Amino acid sequence: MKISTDLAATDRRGMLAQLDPEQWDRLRALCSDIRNIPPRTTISVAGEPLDHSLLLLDGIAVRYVGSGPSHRQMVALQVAYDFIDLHALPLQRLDHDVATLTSATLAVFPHDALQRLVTEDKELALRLWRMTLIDAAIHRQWTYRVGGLRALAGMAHFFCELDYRLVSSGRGGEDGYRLPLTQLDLGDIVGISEVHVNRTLRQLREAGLCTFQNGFLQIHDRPGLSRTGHFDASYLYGGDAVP
Amino acid sequence: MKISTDLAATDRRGMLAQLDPEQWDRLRALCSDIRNIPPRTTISVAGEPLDHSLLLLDGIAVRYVGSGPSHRQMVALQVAYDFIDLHALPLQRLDHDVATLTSATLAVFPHDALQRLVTEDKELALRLWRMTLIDAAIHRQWTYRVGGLRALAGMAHFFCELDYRLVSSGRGGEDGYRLPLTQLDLGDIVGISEVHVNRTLRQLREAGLCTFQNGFLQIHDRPGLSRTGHFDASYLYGGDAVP
DNA sequence: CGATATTTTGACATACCTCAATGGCGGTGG
DNA sequence: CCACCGCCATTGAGGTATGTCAAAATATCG
Repeated sequence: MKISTDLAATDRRGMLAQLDPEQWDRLRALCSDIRNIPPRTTISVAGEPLDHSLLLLDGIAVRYVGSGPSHRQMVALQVAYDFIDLHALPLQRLDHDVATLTSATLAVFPHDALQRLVTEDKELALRLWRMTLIDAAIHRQWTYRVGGLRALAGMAHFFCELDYRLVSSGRGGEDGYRLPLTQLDLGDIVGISEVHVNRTLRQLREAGLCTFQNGFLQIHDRPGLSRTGHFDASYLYGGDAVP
Repeated sequence: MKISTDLAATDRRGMLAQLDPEQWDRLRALCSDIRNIPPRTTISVAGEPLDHSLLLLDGIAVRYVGSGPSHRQMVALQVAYDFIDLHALPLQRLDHDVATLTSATLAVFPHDALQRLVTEDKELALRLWRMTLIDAAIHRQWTYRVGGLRALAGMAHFFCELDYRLVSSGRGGEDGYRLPLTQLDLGDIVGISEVHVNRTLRQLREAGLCTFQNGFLQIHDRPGLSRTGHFDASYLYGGDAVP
């Protein structure tokens, strides 16, 4: 009872805005469970076969590659209403690890049920495909950010992307958003060391662009931050569009 | 006549190995044209609506982001039997530019015909979805390579990935493969400057791992190169698997 | 053969990393 | 309430990887 109530209560924000109301109705009927996961918990590891996919309802999750000697690199960050690992449906296993950063609420969708639904409902299948492709577009932008931008621009770019996506998912605010990451986490995202994160954040602060403090990012100058990060939101395909 | 003959003649190698023979038969029937494109030619640019997708039959094509002040960053490199922009089918437009590096042969698939086929043939639709997801897995690995690895390791990683994919597509060889890129191109891929590419290539050569010369990469020590690049091919999902 | 692109090398500048120390801040147990 | 501890943020100093500029050497192509 509680399960379907919970999912019904969530309106289709963020990435789920890709779906029609009826499509969302059909999809959420398949939810088998809702789980609360503590912060800093590994959800799934690379290589293991998966029989379900997870929709993030609240909190922040990350996907990352490389736990060995080379410092781990985050390859994706998921926010509310993102499917974390929908690509495991056609692929059956993951090529990366998934973990929560904050405490998180997850909706579980068994693959056999999903499989049946996408076979019946072609239009929904296409929308789900599309959602995974927007994920891929974000991947491309991350490659650009870590490979083509310097630390300052890269950090700004990341903050801009997340601002855009969080506003769209109802977690953003006028002057910024809650972002309970450590500076080490930010380093794994931008591809720089913890110490250099600190210096970069100071630069952004002293430039009057934004302040990252106490798990909150305060944006002072959106256009300036956007410019510094060479950020252009069109790669989000309105999938995380601000209405 | 010539068109279908050409496509029939190509066996299902590389990424196309994802398809059954019958699926490939149904798909290739939709090919409306085969085009030969000269090297260094822009095929499509970000933002423009697309009514077709392209299958690369021969040559090398790249996708890249950022043409402005920040140096452009390549986000994908496509080899024979790769769909270059299949994601344009659900997304309708691209978030990046596409260009040839070498002269290339392309098979054109109109979106309206593709759309009809994936609506009828659910299994094929799933396979195509899967192909775009392997693309996404490669994107993640590129983010890892560019953000998590140093120049030497990154270059080695790239060479390993391409080795794997080219062998799978029938373009690879025992001792290496043809790779007609300039050192500037390599820089755009690995995220380093042209000059540093040169230094890095020398390091790889002097370490006895590989030699890049005259548009050919000669691999002297595959295991060593793999180790240097922290390369693990499992993210390719056998999609580009060596048989 | 000249003209142009590409590779190679050197010298220097700088972005970033690593190591190390310090300080803040929230818990936890006495 | 205080002492202590562990995690995180901050700062400094010095090292290294990489970028930039410029020139020479070499390949490529008409």
